[in-house]
Amino acid sequence: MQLDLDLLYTWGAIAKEYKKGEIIFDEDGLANFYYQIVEGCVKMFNTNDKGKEFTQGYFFDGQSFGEPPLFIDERYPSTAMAFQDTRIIKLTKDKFLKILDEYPAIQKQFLNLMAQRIHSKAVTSKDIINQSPAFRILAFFNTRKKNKGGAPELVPFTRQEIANFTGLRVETVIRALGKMHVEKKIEIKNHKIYY
Amino acid sequence: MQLDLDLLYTWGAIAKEYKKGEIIFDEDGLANFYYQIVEGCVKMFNTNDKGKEFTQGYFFDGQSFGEPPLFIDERYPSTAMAFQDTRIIKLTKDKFLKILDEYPAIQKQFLNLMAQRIHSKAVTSKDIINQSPAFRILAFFNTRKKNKGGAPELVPFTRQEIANFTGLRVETVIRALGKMHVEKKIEIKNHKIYY
DNA sequence: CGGTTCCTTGAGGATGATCAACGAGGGTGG
DNA sequence: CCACCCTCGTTGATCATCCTCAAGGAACCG
Repeated sequence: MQLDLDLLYTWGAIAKEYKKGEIIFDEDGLANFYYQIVEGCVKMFNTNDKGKEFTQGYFFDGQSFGEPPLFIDERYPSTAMAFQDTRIIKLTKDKFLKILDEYPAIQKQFLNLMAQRIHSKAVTSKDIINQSPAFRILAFFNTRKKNKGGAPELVPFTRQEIANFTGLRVETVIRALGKMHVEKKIEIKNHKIYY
Repeated sequence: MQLDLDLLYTWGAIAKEYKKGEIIFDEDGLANFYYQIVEGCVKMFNTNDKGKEFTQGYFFDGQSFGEPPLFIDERYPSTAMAFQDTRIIKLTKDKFLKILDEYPAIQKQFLNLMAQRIHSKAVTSKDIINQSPAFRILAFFNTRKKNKGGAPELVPFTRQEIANFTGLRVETVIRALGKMHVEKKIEIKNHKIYY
């Protein structure tokens, strides 16, 4: 899902650069803007009392994120952070909602987007809860591989990030990856993971 | 979210009774209908290879369920089962989508509903993953208590159901509940839980 | 009263978390 | 080019927690 940049600018949107690691919005913060990535990558995550992180998802070029609270008057359930240097275009909540009212076709696209998100969250939950480390890791790899069954591709995540997404610890991920390599479920060359 | 019954019947919807335990649709099945509960309760869940169940959610009187796949041409990520004897009204996918096209106000309501669902799934994930049994259980209780902070209410779920929702085992739930009782986080009278 | 479902307890085991070191690689500045 | 730093990866030992298995007990209902 991606709104036309000209349209956004016409409605008064502004672009902003976020450095890698910079926070875009905070868990429990009020939702005042629609955000769309022009270029870069954003991570949404939670942190528990013991400081352990859980990654809710990643968003890339052209994708919007953090929309649900705009529709339902809730606070953000997670924190959003620039995962790399990222250029984001933002529009105020009320103008965004006006665009939706004005263009039913766009509203429909967002409906589809929300449906897509629910679907993938349901799949992610079921893949993480009640499952072995290897299963969780493979599920994670699968969600971000387009051409399933194709040649193994480099997995562009650190072991720590894999851990954060799967709810495991780094060491557990490393040991699981080792076993998966032996079982030929993945490739590891020079510390790099291919799947 | 709930569509007007007259409207549904006008468009050719039909009502159907499901006995407790009856399957309404299966994980990986095609999505051909819009479902709305007239009276009763429906549980959505997954089962892993070892037969362990994970409850994705419960739906009650007046609520619709299983909509996302209708919008995005995906299969059901979970199974839906009547949790009690339940009367459900169903409408074919194409007619449902036509209603949305015809009534932008309804489309908007569904957009809000989907946003609500994403929000609660995000909250549920963060509450379950990386947390202690007691924390998970309390989070579960909180999601289904309207008047937070009010007098303790009877929790209408068996320990097995609590386990299924929190990704724990029955025995773990029982032991955690015992400890929570001692710590006065919950009430237990005659095996019944109050929170 | 008998059957069914749900709850409870204990013992033992498996698994992932934790803690503590250390190794490898890549980039930077002297 | 080398020394340094910083991030990321790795390993082993130990621990805590939750799961598993097995056996009964309690509550409820026809």
